[in-house]
Amino acid sequence: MTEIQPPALAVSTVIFALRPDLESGFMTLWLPLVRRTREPHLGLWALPGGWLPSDEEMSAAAARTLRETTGLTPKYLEQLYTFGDVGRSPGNRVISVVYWALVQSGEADLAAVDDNVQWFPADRLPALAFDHNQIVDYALWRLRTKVEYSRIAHAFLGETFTLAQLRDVHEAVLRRALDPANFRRTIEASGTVVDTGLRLAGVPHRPPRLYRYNDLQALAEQGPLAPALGLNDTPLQSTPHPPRSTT
Amino acid sequence: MTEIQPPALAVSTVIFALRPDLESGFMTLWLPLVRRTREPHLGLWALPGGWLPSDEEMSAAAARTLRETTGLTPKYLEQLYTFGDVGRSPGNRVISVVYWALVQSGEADLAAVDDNVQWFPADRLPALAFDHNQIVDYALWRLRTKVEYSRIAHAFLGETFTLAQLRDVHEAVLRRALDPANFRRTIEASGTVVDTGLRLAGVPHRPPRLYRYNDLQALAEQGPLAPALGLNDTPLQSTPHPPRSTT
DNA sequence: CTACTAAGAGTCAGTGTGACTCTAACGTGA
DNA sequence: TCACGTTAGAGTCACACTGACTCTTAGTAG
Repeated sequence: MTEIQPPALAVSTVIFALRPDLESGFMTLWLPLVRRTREPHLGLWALPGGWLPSDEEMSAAAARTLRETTGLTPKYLEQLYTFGDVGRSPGNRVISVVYWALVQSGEADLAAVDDNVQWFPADRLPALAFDHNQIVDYALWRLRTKVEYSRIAHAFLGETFTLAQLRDVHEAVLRRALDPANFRRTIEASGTVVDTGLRLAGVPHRPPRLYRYNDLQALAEQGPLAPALGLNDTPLQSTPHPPRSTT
Repeated sequence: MTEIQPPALAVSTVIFALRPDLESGFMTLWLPLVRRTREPHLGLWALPGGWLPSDEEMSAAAARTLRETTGLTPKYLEQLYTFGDVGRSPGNRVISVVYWALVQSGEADLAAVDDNVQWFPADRLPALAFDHNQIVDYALWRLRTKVEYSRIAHAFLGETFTLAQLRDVHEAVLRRALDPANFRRTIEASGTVVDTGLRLAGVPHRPPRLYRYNDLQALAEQGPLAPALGLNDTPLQSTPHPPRSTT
């Protein structure tokens, strides 16, 4: 007899990083996947995640499972969507609250890679477990649309960066070349970026300025209940869009 | 001893309708709330919703609980966000997958209203149960931003409508007057609306044209996994953004 | 010191939008 | 029946934004 069980709650994360693509020579989007070590879908690649403990915040669970399996710490983490179709997982009903994360390119190389954790180019994925292919497609769509109206590209970069680096990020995400002069004009007008006064030396051309991200401007773009400045209670940059419930 | 229980899964919905506001004389956003008939927060107003049955799709559960409590059938239903902070509900952990819905103005008047179900103006709400005030704020923000880039305003209207009616909807949602000529130009250029050839007769002025909504155009605005045309498996207009998992 | 390359400023034309004007077409009331 | 009031709907103008492009600046590499 099949006992009626309540739906189980899982948290998964789509993690994006920029890495050089050997085939195209350009930077492209990659994401780390973990191999399933149990049924269902044993052996298939899947998004990192796990069951939600009763006493852990969902975003914290996303950050933790992501760190445990890949060793990464995201610079950006936001809830994507909750997937819970009845037939999406064999056996008991599973509801997955899915987050998406951006990690710095430099750190991506430090990520643990073994037989069970591996990076894949975002647009050349194998068949994944469950409905994870659709989840990744949706996350990709969100990233690409959001990078145009919001300013999240800096999450792929370090503390300071040149406009050329920032443009490279946009080009990689949007998969098209951007005019350097126009890109500069748009970014400077948006006020999301601040000149540090420093310049990047040692390059075989005119040395570019180094910019820093402007936190204040960024928060104005978010929803009404974006986390207040300096009150982040999570170690990471905290989720932006989502409201936060007061206890 | 408190036994460790897994988090419980609830589905709630923020329902919006346009109704005339006696105070301002204009149309404004209203939403139906239900009075809690049990602890916690007994007696407080709350969003309609309920526990998620194991064998029911989340969007179907949202539509059902909404119908059972208010008698309404939404023209638009989309997942909003999943709220699951540890302290948001006294007692056991509760994860709420929240949807938001738009209902036609005409139908809103038919909604069941009794001692335990009542309409409230969206920006003059009482203190609600749990974190439902924040949830409504977030839903309002989503509605107001989405009405500008997507074309969902028609969900408040009937099958055919005049541009003045559509403009009234936008004005009520955005809370500011819009230039009739410019509004016409923008809407016509967007292609989201089709001239039926009919005109609204009996008005004491020049009779306005009646328009119909253009489904094809609308779907292009949605995400990559928007439901295919004519394949809606739900009685309602189906959720747009969210992907759908194949079994 | 010259060539090369990328940084960064500036120009120009096409497009979208807010503010505004003007004409068309109905019902209403004298 | 005919001027009048009112809204529908077309059209105009100025300004802001953006893509394509040019030009100057400032470094390294030979």
